[in-house]
Amino acid sequence: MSPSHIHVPADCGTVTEILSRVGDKWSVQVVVQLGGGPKRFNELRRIVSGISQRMLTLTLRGLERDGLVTRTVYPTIPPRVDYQLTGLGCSLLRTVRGLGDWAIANREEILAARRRFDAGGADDHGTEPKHSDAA
Amino acid sequence: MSPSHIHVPADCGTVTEILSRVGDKWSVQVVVQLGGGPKRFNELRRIVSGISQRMLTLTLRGLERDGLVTRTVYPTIPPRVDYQLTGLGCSLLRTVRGLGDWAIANREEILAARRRFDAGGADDHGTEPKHSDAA
DNA sequence: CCGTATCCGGAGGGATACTG
DNA sequence: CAGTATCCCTCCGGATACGG
Repeated sequence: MSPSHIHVPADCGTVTEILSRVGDKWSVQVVVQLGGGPKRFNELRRIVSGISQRMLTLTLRGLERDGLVTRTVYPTIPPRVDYQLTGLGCSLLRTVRGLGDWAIANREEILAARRRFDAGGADDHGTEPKHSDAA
Repeated sequence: MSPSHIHVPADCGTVTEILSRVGDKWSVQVVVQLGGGPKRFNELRRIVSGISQRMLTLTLRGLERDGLVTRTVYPTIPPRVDYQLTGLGCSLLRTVRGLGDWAIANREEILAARRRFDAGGADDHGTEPKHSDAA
């Protein structure tokens, strides 16, 4: 047998689906920003900023749908809409922070590995110019 | 539950990039499977299975590049190649498990929220059939 | 058995213009 | 200010075929 009796979830479908919510380009960033307190639409737009209006809307709708954020409309003029993390959203934020911490803690190592690989580390499998030389 | 002094990473670039490694459709599944011990190419292919040969190759290359797995070639006939988690890979696996646990623990709540939303929860913002009378 | 190269459809996501 | 609709283009990722 192998290392341990790790049972390998098997409930992959669900996990994968949740992961794709987290994995998409914007959801996490929005959630993180919302972790700093409720925000208005254009406020988020400015902070996250690489994001387009369209994508912010879609992202927020998705998060709202999954019960991760709430959307509060103040029918004033001009209209004002606040987005805020739910309890569920906060707990996701905490979990995601774990991943973020890992990323920060290991980014140097990863970048180094990447550089190593992009150089010549691939010569195990003939991907590199087989001009071994040195002679 | 106001997070108060959370500093909001700002180093978003790195985090986002790592997240996209984790967020893509196959990386995590492969890492998880590799958590059960070293595996051969076609062995992975069978276990992960929704995956195509192309995607498995690309996924493994990516993981190898980031120093998360090692690739060991036995120049026998027929050729044999083993993939195995590195220390870095193992630590990622642990972190990802956290996310997986979260997903499993909260999937019911998420699915419920989703159903609620898909029903009529969206009437806050006129997305639903606006046949109602004066507001 | 392991991997690469090519073809190709479809989802993701940006830019822009318009509405309430 | 907040949101929707359209266009359009890129890249993901599956199927297939071929090479070591």
